[in-house]
Amino acid sequence: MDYSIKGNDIIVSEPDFDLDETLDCGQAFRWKKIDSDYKITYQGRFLNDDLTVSQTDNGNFIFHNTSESDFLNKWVDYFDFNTNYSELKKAFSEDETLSKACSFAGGIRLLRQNSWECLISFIISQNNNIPRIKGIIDRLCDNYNSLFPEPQQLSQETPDSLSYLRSGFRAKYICDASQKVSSGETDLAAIAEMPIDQARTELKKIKGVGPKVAECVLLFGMYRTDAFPIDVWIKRVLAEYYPNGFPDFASQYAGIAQQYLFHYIRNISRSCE
DNA sequence: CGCCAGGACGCCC
DNA sequence: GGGCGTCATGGC
Repeated sequence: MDYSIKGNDIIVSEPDFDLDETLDCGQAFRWKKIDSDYKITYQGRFLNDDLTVSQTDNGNFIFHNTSESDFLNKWVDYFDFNTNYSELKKAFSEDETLSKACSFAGGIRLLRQNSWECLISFIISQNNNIPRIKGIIDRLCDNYNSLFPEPQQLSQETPDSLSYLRSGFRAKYICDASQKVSSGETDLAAIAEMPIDQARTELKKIKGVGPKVAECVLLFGMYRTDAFPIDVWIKRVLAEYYPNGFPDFASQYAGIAQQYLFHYIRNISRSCE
């Protein structure tokens, strides 16, 4: 990853990065694609840090109105720029299906998101579709001046007071998660450091957090790349391409492989409709 | 109208 | 420990 400063913007050159694939692939829900003079532009927040980022025709990225220190201290980490995805994909290409998935959507990166935001977001995601997940999270943040509410703030809500979210049966789960996190009964920072099976057990003590949501929180909110969320799409991938199990060589970065496979199978299915 | 969505819970056996 | 109905809501 190379970068340069141009006025108030940071210009970034990074080949293994595509904004659509990374910000609109179902790992994060608060990025909005907006029309602009650039090829692709997204606006969004990482918790409460604003960013407008564009991808131009020549493949470069523009981090708009971003200081060098914010870029280095926040966004380099968030977009995982210190990880070499070329090497990862090279290793993945040993496997035929994974190789296809990487060449199909090789610009996906695993975002290093906030664990609290991920916990609430993926509780909302259960038995739900991406447009509606985004809508619920939008309504939630709109209620807090466009910021993602802190555990302390959300813990004061009840399923009734959250009815404006129209999140259905998930509201009571949001409340339980908020109360456990704000009281310290659930310590997300500690869970992030635990052996993965212990971390899973700890997360699943929250009502509405089962195997899939726990795995998503570990992968997307705690950068546990060995976490492997299995949803309806990945079930199809496993049944169709890996009847004898997922290849061992990729297990340490199975979660990142999962991202390529998820994007691949969803778009293959879509094009067959 | 019915079906499905990046599932989990409660109850059954 | 596995199987199954149920849970809100909205897009299609």
